[in-house]
Amino acid sequence: MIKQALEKVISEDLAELWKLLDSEEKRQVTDAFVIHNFKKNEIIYHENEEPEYLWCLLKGKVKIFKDGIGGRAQILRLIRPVQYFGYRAYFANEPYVSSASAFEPSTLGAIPMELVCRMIEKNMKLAWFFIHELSRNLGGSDTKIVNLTQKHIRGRLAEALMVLKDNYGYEDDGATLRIYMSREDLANLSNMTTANAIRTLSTFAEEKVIVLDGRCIKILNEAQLKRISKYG
Amino acid sequence: MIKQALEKVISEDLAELWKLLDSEEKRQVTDAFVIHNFKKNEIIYHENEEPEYLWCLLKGKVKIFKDGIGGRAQILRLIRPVQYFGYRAYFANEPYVSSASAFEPSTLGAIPMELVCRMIEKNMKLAWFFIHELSRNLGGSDTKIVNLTQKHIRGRLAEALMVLKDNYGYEDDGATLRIYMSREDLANLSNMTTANAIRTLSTFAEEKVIVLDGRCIKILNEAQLKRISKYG
DNA sequence: CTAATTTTGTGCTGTAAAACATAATTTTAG
DNA sequence: CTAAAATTATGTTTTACAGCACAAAATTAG
Repeated sequence: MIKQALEKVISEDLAELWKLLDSEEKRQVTDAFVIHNFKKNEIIYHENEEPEYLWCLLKGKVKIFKDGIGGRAQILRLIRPVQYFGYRAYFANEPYVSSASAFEPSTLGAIPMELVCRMIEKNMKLAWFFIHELSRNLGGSDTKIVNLTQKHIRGRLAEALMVLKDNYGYEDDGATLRIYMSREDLANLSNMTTANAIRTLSTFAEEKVIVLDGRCIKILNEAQLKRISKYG
Repeated sequence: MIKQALEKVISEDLAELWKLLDSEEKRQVTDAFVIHNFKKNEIIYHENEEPEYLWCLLKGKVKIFKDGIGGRAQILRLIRPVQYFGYRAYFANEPYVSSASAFEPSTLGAIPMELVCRMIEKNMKLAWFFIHELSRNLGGSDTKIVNLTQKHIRGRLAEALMVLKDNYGYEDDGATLRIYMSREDLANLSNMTTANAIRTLSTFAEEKVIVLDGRCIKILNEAQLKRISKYG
């Protein structure tokens, strides 16, 4: 993808951040922007590395995750186009505490954080953008702590399915989740073993709450799923 | 406590934020600042309420927590003087997702968030202060998600004891934790039932890793506690 | 100071979810 | 196209931890 095409993609999209910039700032970003293509499951950055770029997802799907005990990972956040990530550690002046990888073949842009910071200094709107994003993410993480530690398996899985719907939406049929992830990823999103994710998913299918077809998950009864997420 | 005294307290302390302000800004804050005293266990703000103030802890200890399922709370963060809290929800433009209460009799200042935002607009350093704080907290919450979901009881409790040490430090003996919290609070910090917190604490005492005397907890072997926290 | 209430401490029991095992199916690689 | 590897599926066993019960001790209230 060449830069002209990129400019088109960004400006056509609802790239929130982009709209906050004046033409000189846009030029600076366009000059510094480097496009990267990642294959399925390819690592974008890894825990403990030093952060350097603001990553911008243009196409594809990305997961932010943290490796835990005994090779069990926890998915912390899901990214869709056009969203930004990878900046927290730089702002905190820490190495990354989590890793990022592509769920599917994805196109990303990398902007040096050093440039981002210089632009923040000059553009208060940009500062507000990050304050707002960080605040929302922090609220999300705090809520996740309680959901993942206190809900039972059924509740956690139902919640995970609703998170997938909120992030990636439905296909044109208005029911099939627009993401095809492995059972292992689904387990890592809802803090359980792969076997339990598979088992519980089967139970939901038996209960006619969802329909399974390979990696396709069709939500039959969203209200019931929300109920399970809340009480079950 | 009257305003003159307050100004003295703040300026003498290492109040990070205060140092970022010019004299006109300091005057504005001093004028808007309202002192509140809270009794032990008194609620400062409650989940679902609309945020309004930046809270500044001048004296005492405060916990940020979230009520979960079946009356089981999770402590998310601990506050010590002079730290700021209560701003996240306002920045995110959401109601509070967590509550705050005083561990012990505490003195706090409330500054209208509306003023804080106006000051951020004029003072980039203030914006950076919040970007930095939010970023650090988000990293902490993400790490906590994995610790609380994947570590076993012993690991979680050992971790909680180290968190207490990092936040409130030791008494002059260099070993006794400078906070006296109920077993229930300790359980709510480490995601377990009160009975299990008591039991596991007794085991640590048997193993000579700590010494218990009522609510006093003396750390005998910090290295061992760190090892338990890491490997469980 | 005494009674009432809350907190702490321990044992016993039940169960949710992990661990393990083993096919069946699907995907990937040569 | 076929073999190897990975993923999905399901049954069985084990265990970490919650739930419950009940003293003992400490704190609070009248």
